[in-house]
Amino acid sequence: MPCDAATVTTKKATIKDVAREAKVSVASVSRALNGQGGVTAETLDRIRVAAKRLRYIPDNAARSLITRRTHTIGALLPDLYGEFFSELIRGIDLAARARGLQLLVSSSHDGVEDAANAMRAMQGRVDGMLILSPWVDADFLQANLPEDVPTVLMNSPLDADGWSVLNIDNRGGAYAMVQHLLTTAGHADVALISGPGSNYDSQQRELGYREAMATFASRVPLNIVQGNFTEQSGYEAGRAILAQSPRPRAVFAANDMMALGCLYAFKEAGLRVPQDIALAGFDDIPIARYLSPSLSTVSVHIAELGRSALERLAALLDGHAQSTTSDTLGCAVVIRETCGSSRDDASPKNPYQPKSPTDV
Amino acid sequence: MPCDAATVTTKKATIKDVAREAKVSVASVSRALNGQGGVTAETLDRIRVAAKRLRYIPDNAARSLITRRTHTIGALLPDLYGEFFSELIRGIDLAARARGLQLLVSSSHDGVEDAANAMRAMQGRVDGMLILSPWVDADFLQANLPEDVPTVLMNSPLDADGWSVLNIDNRGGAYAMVQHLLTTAGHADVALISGPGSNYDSQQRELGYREAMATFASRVPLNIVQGNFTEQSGYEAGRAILAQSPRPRAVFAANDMMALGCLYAFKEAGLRVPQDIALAGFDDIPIARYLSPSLSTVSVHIAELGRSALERLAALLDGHAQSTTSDTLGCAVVIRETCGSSRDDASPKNPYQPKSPTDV
DNA sequence: GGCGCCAACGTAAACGTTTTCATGAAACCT
DNA sequence: AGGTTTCATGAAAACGTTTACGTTGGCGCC
Repeated sequence: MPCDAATVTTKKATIKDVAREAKVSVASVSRALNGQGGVTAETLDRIRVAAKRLRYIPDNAARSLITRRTHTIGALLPDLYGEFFSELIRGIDLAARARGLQLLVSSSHDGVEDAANAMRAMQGRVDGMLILSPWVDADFLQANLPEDVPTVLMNSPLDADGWSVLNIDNRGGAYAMVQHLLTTAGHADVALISGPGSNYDSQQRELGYREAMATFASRVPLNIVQGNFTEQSGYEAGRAILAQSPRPRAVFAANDMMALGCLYAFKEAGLRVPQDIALAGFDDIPIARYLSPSLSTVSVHIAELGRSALERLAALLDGHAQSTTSDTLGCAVVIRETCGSSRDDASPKNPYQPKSPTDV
Repeated sequence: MPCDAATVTTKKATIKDVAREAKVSVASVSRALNGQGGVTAETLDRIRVAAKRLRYIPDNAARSLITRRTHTIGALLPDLYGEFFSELIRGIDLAARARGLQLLVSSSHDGVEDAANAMRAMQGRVDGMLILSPWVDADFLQANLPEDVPTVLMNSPLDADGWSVLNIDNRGGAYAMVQHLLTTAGHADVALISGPGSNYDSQQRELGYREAMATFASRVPLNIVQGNFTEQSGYEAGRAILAQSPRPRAVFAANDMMALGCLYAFKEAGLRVPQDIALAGFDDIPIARYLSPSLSTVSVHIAELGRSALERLAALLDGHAQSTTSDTLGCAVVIRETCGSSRDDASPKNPYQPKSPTDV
């Protein structure tokens, strides 16, 4: 019995090879390697060394054919950019690894048809799905979601139509920021630069603005300038606001990119921020803290969204949870310089809290 | 024969069900649905409607058990942050979709053991692998890479040890930038803020600096301050450089985050950039263009790296390519304000080129 | 009209696991 | 001692495909 590496056949070793090598049946090998007991310590040992010698690795296809489990979850994401995407994946991936699950990613498709195809392609490859997509609605899911694949939706308008959904508290975040501008920072009125009307996040943020205005500045008329989440549209909205008279005391942009454009418009006009006009955004993109003045904004814990979505899905897979609950993840108001709060510049600017421990 | 949706059984339909429904054998169903011919047009039709009626979707596990193909490729990535990660995945994903391949992602593991586990977990689940990881070296691959899984390495020091590798031209990019600082911008000497010595990118960038200095400023002594890619270390390096006398005319930071910290140090000291001292970075992170003054840097096309890595892998899978070639992707020098080129401020600042068409 | 050929189709064997069930031996209890 | 329980083990049936190989039948050709 030579024990050289040379004796290892070139073909992939199967469970039968291990069984022959260890002089037991395939059943025993399966039991031993899966640690289900029912096998003597010494035979277990013999099987272990045989498996190691042959470099045996179970075939996942065969295994999941009979088990009906793939230990893989699919993530269906839209065409996302930058920080948001990577943080989301990071949150999901970390949680998945902790549970021994693999992650099948399908991102960067735009269009309903594209999303539907991606979904079908995952059939039978995954035990469950995580979906974040602007194109999924009830009908879409009904039509394309395979019968019995547990699914949790992220940031979806579908509240409790029998789906498990996990939302970001866009409304609450916007509300809190506008409240801060009106009360703590003491600005008399706040204008909104809104996002595209078709966007769910945009709608919710506008709702938060309206509610906060109704509560804390009920006599002040609403002042909404339409944008579309791009920096360019923020710039234009900023100029439109400058043309207003009287000019609002503060501006809440529905996302940071628009706030950025707006800030340029203000600077260009020679206004001081926040002394002449205050500004706040939403998202807390990495750039926000590096602007001068640094941008007050609303921070959402994206990795946390991914993590808890996966936890929820895992719970569904284990049957520990009902598939119909709906939760919301909180946001945090981040006060920096542009919003002109009373505590402005109380502490010296400290830019040294790098977001990225590693690089490249 | 009722044709209602109600007749669709609750269990998942198999090929046998379709066969029974269409009154043919399973073999014919397989042939028909895979479009291999050997079936009449009318039977093909009958099978098609039967399959649609039963919502039949082939079981991937069973299919790949016999086919030995998963149509999935695995991506093994380190604990990456932000733009780099998302762009890389985007490039890979787009190319994969175009080829009908699925993407199994395993990111955010740090440590050799972790990476090895991730690799083993992909056994039999993927047809090939894309690997970008600081912890893989020849030994690691030898020990953990399954026998016959085609693999392409990204950004790896392993040049042509029989592996297919795709590199970023860190050296060339650094060389070009330092050359620009020395010649076009006309600075007499350039100091380097280097990255961690253990990092491959860091080493290559330093090499580029050394070569450019040797070529264009051979009489000037090298001036290298050690950093570790963090903003904090850049800040400290900046202060160290300020303490030098004579002070260098220009500084090349081995990545943008360090350039950022360095810029703060200069501003803090009351220096004007680039008039008093010039600065350049590497990576072209999104923040770079928004700084004031905006940061000159070296841009690498990350999505392109991902895309061509996958193309290469796909070629390997189809047997169209040899598995041992080694390629390098170019970088682009991006001239902005901080490097004090002669064309400085020639054109008005135009910040409206948003990177992200969509948001959230 | 018999012969062979080809296209359409069916039968059955793989693929590599897990799992149920049967079998025998050993240990335990009265 | 005899019966009963436990326990390690093996044989074999699944799981849902693809595919090599037969088996038809029809058709053209001599």
